[in-house]
Amino acid sequence: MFSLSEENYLKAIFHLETAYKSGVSTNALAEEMQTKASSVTDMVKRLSDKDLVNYRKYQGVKLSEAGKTAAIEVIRKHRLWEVFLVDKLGFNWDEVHEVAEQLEHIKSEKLTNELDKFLEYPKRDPHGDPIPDAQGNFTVANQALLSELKKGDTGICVGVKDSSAEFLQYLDKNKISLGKKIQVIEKEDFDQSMLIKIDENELRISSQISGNLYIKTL
Amino acid sequence: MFSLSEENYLKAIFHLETAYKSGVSTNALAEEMQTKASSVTDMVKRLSDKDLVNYRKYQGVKLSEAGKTAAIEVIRKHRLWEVFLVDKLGFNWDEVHEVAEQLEHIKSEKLTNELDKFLEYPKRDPHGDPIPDAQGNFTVANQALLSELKKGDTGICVGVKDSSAEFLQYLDKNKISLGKKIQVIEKEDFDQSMLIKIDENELRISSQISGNLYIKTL
DNA sequence: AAATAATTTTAGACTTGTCTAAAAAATTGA
DNA sequence: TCAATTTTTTAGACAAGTCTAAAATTATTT
Repeated sequence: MFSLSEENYLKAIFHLETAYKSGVSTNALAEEMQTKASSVTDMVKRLSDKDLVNYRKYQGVKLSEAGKTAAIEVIRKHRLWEVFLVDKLGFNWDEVHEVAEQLEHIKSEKLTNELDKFLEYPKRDPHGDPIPDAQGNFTVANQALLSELKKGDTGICVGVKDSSAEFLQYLDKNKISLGKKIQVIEKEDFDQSMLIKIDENELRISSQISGNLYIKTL
Repeated sequence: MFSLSEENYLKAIFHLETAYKSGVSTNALAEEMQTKASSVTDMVKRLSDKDLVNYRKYQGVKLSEAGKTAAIEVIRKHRLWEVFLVDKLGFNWDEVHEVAEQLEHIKSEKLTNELDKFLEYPKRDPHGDPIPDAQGNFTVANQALLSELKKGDTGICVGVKDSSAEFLQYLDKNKISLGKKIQVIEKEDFDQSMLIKIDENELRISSQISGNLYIKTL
């Protein structure tokens, strides 16, 4: 089994790998982990000794197959617990992250799988992120960022890219939630801001908003 | 907040205090914590520095009020999670301990209290142990060990003293569970073994069994 | 009340994970 | 291309929590 720190590093590397295809840099990982580059180098060496990552000095780090499996397991647990907190305990979607960060490290295969069953095998967490199944398979829907849509396009809101409490509270305040239908009425060339139609209401949103909302196009 | 190790020590001291009224000895604590006496001395000093325990060299250790509050909070979480695992996820009562040992350290007051509500404020865990409420109050029922009963006495099984998987599996095998009515048919003077009536069946049990079953007398 | 035994504490070392400061390597740019 | 800058690694230190071996204290026994 892996330590809490090891699991957090694996998870962070997994998340960064989409942006750093050729290897996650030490500084990027230090930023993500809120720690110093020297600490990252130390840990990455230990992970490499355990064959959880492939690491070459100065060249960045990539997950091995074993490392990826471990990272996905942590992510699966994190997202299942988020569903539990929202659906069963009445947490708001902007309150679950911290607690799920702790719960994701609980080690019990039976617990994870029984929780999955209890929640009726949810496909996505409260922020719309896909939940890997027990075999580690993601169902990555063909989705786009709202900012990529053109005037006249319509779609269903299926997830958020930024899941900070601040952003989620903005969405709550403006009655934007997963499952809602959104149509692009206008798109401003100058700053990429948009006028969108949601629930028969029109709303003007900045590119920071549209760049953090995932949409399933119709 | 307290570290995982600190919380485990506080919990262990709390449990041992009932047997060691005048102070928990270093060796007893080492045994309970599955560690060495020297490690216990080190930790107890640290807990004393934080005013979680009262400690005098060679004289054993007692919880302070702050320490007791912290210990009870951990026990509350442990027992609530046990109820969750059995009632909601279908765990057997002999499978919950290890997982609850991990879950009891999750830090979120909201989580604990919402879980309590979700479980409809249970009074006892699956082994019959009382669950402290949010204010730390136990409802300690007036209960006796089955071994203390005399021939002819009757009572309801309300808890177990030993909650090892082995003992719980023995009880399962012999159809002894919480809520069952038990009558003492005979008690052997020589070895304190008993013939008991449960569910219209008669069963002979040793003193090791009767000494680990809590009974509410009628 | 000594002497022996048992318990408890101290001293020093080790591991994990972190840090700072300095050195080494890689990248950038005139 | 080679000097300046940025990134990354190394070296050495620290805190938490544990260990072994030895010393100190308390308890027991004769």
